[in-house]
Formats: sequence, structure tokens, C-alpha cells
Amino acid sequence: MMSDPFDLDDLSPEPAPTAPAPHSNMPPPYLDGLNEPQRDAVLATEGPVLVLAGAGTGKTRVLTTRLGHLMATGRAAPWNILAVTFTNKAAKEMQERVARVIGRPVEGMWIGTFHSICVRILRKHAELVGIQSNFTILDTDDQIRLLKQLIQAENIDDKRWPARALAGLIDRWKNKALTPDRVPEGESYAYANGMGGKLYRAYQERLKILNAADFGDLLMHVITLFQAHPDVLKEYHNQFRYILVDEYQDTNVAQYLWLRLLSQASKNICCVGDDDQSIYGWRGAEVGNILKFSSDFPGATVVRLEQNYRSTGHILAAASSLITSNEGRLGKTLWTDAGDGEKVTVKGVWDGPEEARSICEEIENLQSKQHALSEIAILVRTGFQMREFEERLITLGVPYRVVGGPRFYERAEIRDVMAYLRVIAQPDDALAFERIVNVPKRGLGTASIQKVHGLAQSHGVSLPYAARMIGGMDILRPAARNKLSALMDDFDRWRAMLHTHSHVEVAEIVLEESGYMEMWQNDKSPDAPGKLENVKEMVSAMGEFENLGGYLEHIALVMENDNNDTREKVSLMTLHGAKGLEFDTVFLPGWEEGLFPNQRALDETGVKGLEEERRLAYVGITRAKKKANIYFAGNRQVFGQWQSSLPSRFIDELPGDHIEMESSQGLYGNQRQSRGWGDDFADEGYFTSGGDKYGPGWQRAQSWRQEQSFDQTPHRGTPPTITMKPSRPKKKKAPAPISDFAIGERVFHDKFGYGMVEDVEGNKLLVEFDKAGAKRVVDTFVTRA
DNA sequence: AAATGAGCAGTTTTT
DNA sequence: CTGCTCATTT
Repeated sequence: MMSDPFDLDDLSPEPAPTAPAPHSNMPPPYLDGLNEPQRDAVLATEGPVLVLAGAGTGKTRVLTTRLGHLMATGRAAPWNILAVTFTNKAAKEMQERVARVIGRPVEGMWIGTFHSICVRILRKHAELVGIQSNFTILDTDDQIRLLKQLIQAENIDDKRWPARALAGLIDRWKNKALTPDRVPEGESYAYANGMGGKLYRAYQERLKILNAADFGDLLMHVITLFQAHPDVLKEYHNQFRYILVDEYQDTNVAQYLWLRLLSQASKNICCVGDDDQSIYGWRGAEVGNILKFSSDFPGATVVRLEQNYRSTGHILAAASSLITSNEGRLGKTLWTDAGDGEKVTVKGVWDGPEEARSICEEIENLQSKQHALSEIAILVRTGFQMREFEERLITLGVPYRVVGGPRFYERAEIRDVMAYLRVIAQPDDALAFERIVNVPKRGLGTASIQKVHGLAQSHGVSLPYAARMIGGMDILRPAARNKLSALMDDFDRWRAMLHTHSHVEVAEIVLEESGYMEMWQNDKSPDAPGKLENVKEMVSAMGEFENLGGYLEHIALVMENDNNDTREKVSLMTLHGAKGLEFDTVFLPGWEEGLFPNQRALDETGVKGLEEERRLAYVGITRAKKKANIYFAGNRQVFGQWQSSLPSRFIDELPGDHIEMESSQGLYGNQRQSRGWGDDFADEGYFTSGGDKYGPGWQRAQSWRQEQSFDQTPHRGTPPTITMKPSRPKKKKAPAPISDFAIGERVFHDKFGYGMVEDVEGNKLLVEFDKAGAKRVVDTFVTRA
């Protein structure tokens, strides 16, 4: 056992600060295969360290090896280490990979998201910040509903001043760790003529009464706690000797303060990040944090990881060159020894639908060449772009998955079930009670609940408590009163069952007896079956938890929708969702001015916004291991309006040597003479800003525009779809197997819902869907209804 | 208290 | 063109 460098059992309780490595004459085996800077990053254990880890440079490997190294050399016991991430996924991955490095599961190490670690700390010291240890965690939905009540209580027109806006404002304050009394005077005026601050204060008061905290509070309360109670902070100083932070470029002010407080004694803080991949500025992330790391943490060691193990040369060159257009970078140049590979292609197409056809056709092509679908991704800038790809993929019968749709726990049905369970677990949970008091419909509408609210207020009791009181009073109409009393009795009965039944059984009984399951069973909408599935899945997942409380905490903070669907699928997601992922082949559609860079980002934050969009482009390209395909369309339907669009300025910024310009078939060789586009756009002054305006990228885009020599004026209603349609060679496919669906049959489709088969052609069906209208679908995508 | 219709806004997203 | 909220009906 002495030969095991990770033998933690031998650790003395007070590890010597500079314990020698177990094999002092020989580098420990876990350093094998690390390059020079990676080793530096692992071995620089003491003092502040910033690891600038470019895309695909082995960041996670460095992080986990570093953790292993700290333990192997006896510098720290697992519980002396705090490792913070942003997402549960990242935390989980780190946990697993550390286990792999040290060859056994890690126990006692604090690995988790900022939020989950804060909850852990807060549960211990909640009273010191004015709440109780069993506080509930509110999500955005609860937050909005609560704020709405407060806004209405102040007689503010919630149409003019939506609760959403106030929630955003409060979030921004919390992101900066500004408690109500620290909000700058002027900022209060950003909402309802100066009511912002007052409402914020009222909201915080209300949360205390409800014994609840929202996501922002989790961090802010811990900061307040540490600032007001140095003795508590000291406990954590003693415990956390080494702190590691992943994705440091995404931290906000509050997180930065939090980290500074925790690291101020040991100074051993290691932050890993990439300023070029900072894409969350709009939600409070401060690129500034990573840019000023060295001055924030004096004496910091900075290590750059620049050797990329993911992509081939042309891809890296294109991305690197693009990102140099940004100012104020820490500077990094990715390189690879993997060879040039294929150039990045840039392809112009006529319009959105053609873009979808072109990309999906290429995907079919790759599929026929035995490329794995799981190694192909379509990365869009905004959600609405997904639709045309989905439709196209469905028609072609290419399996796909949408990554990062609505979170599992954000779905209405999941939140309903949670609310039921919360009311059972915590009888005074007013928000949960309010959510499900009339779900399913029990004749307890807003009018009745308003009266219960009134009673609760006048007696200073919780809403559920007042609901129980009101049964013996003459406030509600008898019908409503009886319904409410019956419901309250049900709650008591179900609660009592927790002593005699397992929590899974109780959940099943509650959902059955409350009529909740029945409600969805009777629902004829296309997504009702899916919702029932989700509910069942949720209940079965409960079995993995000891008790209801543990489950509720998990679902509030951690629940992820891991699709345990392992079928080969194309991934469809936003660029944001793609960060940290990689694929052999990546399609990047919609590189058009206004869409990408997004006009709104430009309007709202100007150059800052533009640079963030550019980083997003950089993230997009660097997801590709072997091939990146960029697309732009000349016309696009946005909100039902056809608009002509210009190729993105990012296309102009790509280096000519590393890209290949393609044009859609049939768009070449048009007889008509160049007029229109190029000139018009020049007139609009689009290409008149910036230095290298007439670079190779411009010429390519320009010549493309000339090839599109249609009789078309920009900004006109509908594009002339007629003669311009490129005549694509028809694919010759083997005759499709005959479907066993018959005309007139009722079918169900995951996406389009219920419908009737109108026609059958091979394995493709023409279905008239009740909601979605007529669609062509492949028979394997529908089931008999 | 539920069912229709008008009106309107409409990025990116984790916890 | 959606998909949602709110107000007006029944």
C-alpha cells in the first residue's frame, strides 16, 4: 500500500504544507502525458493561479489531475478542497474524473456548483441571516408570482411595470451582492419611478416570512454571513485550504466576492477559464473578473494552455483569426500538431428553408458515408432557428435531439407535482399551496383564494393555515368552503401517510387521489401523454432518495434532464448550449447581420455585445473536431415577415487561407446582370466601418451577392421563390419499404400530436395533424393513437 | 369559473 | 407567424 501515491488513509490530520512527493526521485505517474504548461498548472499548488485554458486544451484533465496531486502529495485531505463549477453536469464530470485519477471514488471533497455549496453552508448557519435551516428554494416562477403580488399591493400598474422586469432588476442586484440597503439610490429608479428599491426590500422581507430563498439569495446570504460573522468565515478558512474554480470567465461579482472571502486566508485559489469563451455577460458574468485576476490576487501565477487536442489546423486558424478582432483579451493562440485538416466552408443560400434543406441533405450524405450522427451538430444562435431544422429532419427521418430545451424541473407538470409534495412536506409553504390549490380544477378560483389571502393577512398566519381556518367561518360560499376543507383534510391525511408509507407510495397516492393524474389522462392535447410520462418518471426517480426532503432539494437545485436515450442522433442546440461540447462535424447556420451578431445584443451593449457575439462565433467554430460548415441565407422569415439579410461581418473576419466559399447550386450562372444587392448594401453603408473592410472576406461575400442577381429589392415583402429555386439533382433512393399504416388511421406524433393518415408513400406518411396541419412524416416516428 | 378573443411582444440560460 | 397574457364574455 505504501506504493499507492493516493493512499489517503495515511494522511496526518495536519498535513505539512510542503510534504514531499512519495517518489521524490521520479515524477508521479499521473503527470505522464501532460504537456509542459499542463504540468505547470498541476504543480503550481501554492498561491493564486490562473489557468488560461483555450478551447480543447485539456482543461478538465488539468483540473482533475491537480486535485489528485493535492491529495497524493499530502497537501490536502479531500475535505480541505473546494471545487466549484457552474453546472451540475460539470460538477458530476469532475467528480467522476477525479475518481478515475486516484483510482477510487472521492469522499469528503466539496465539489459542486456555487449554488449547491452555498445551500450546504446556509443550511448550517441559516439563522445567522434570518431564515431557518429548512428554508425552501424558490425558482424563477415562484419569484415572479411573489413579486406580482407585491407590485399589486403597491397599486402599481403591472402592465406598465411587469414583474419580470423587477425580477430581472433584483437578480442583477443580487448578482452584484447588493442587499436592499446597498442598492445605489439612482438604480432604484430603474423601476416604477423609484419604487424598485422599496419593492426589493419588501420582497426580501416576504422571503424571510415564507422562510424561502431565491437563487440569487443563496450566494448573497453566504456573503452576508461571511462578512457579518468572521468566526464562521474562519471555520471555512480552516477547512478549505485549496480552492478550484472552473469557467472563471463566467463568474459574476457576487461569486467573485464569495471566492475572495473564502480564499483570503490560504490564498490558494486556482481559477481556470478562457476569456475568449465568455458568453454569459448578459446574465451578469463579468469578463472583467478573469481579465483582472492578476491584480485581484497579487502574485498570481498565470499558465496558458494553448495546445489544442480537438480540432484540425484550418478550424483553429479560422477561429483564432476571428477572435483577434476583439479588444482587451488576455491573448492566447491555439495550435495543434494534428495537421491542417479540411478548410472551414462558408456557404450562401437563398433563404432559411433552403438552408435547412442544404444542411440536412449534407447530414444524410454524411450518414450514408458512415459518419456517426452523434458526431454531428447544428448550432444555432437563437431558439426559433431550430424549427425549420426539426421539421426537415423529421421529414427526412433523421433522428435528432434538441439539447437544452425546457429543463425537466421547469415544466408545469413537474412543478405541480413538486408543489403537492412541498405542501405535504412543509405545511406552511404558501407558494406551493397556491400553485396547486386549483389544479386540477376544484372551483377554487382567484376570488376565493383572494379571500383566504385576506384572512391570512389579518390574522398574521400562513396562507395554508388560513385555508384551514376558513372552513369554520362564513367567508366563502358553501361550495367553495367545502371543497377547500376537503382538500385541507386530504393534505393532513397524506401527510400522516409519510409515517406509514414510503415517500414514493405517498406521492403515487397523492397524485391519484388529488385527481391530478386523471386531469392529464382526460386531457386531449397532444402533449398530455408526454406530461403523464414525465410525472411517472419523476415519481420513479424519487425512489433513489432517502426521504422527501432530500428529493425536493435535489430537484430544486440539481435535477437535469438527462436523456437516457442512447440512440444515434444529430444534436440540435444553441451556441450557448454547445459550450464545452465537441463534434466531428458542426453546422453553423444563420450567420447574418442582425441574427448573428444579434441585433439586440448590439443595441443593448454596443461593442461589448458585439465582442460577446464574436466569442460566441469562436465557441461555435471551436466545437468542430474535423469540419465546420458556416451558412448564411439571403432571405429569412422573422416573425412571419420576410427580410433580406446580409452575410455576417464575422464571415468577413475569417481568414481567406482557411476557408472555402461555396455557393448554392443553381445560383451561379444566372443570366441576369449584377445590379441590386451589392450596390444597395454599399449604399447603406454597411461595409464602411472598420479597417479591413475590403478584405478577402468582403470580396467573397460581395461576389456571392452578385451571383444572386435576382430582380429583387431588399426589404420587399416576399422573396421570389419561383424561378430561382436551385434545381437540385434528385437523390436516387432504394424504394422505401411499404408502411403498414393505412389511410384514415389515427396516429400520434411526439412533436405534432394527433392526426389522421391521408396518404401513404412507401414508409412516408402524409398526415393531417389536428393541431399542426398536414405534414409528411416517416412512419417510425408515429404510433397508432 | 371556464371559455373565447384581442393584443402584443418576440435572444442567449444556470441555479 | 407564433405563443402568451389579459380582458371580456357566457
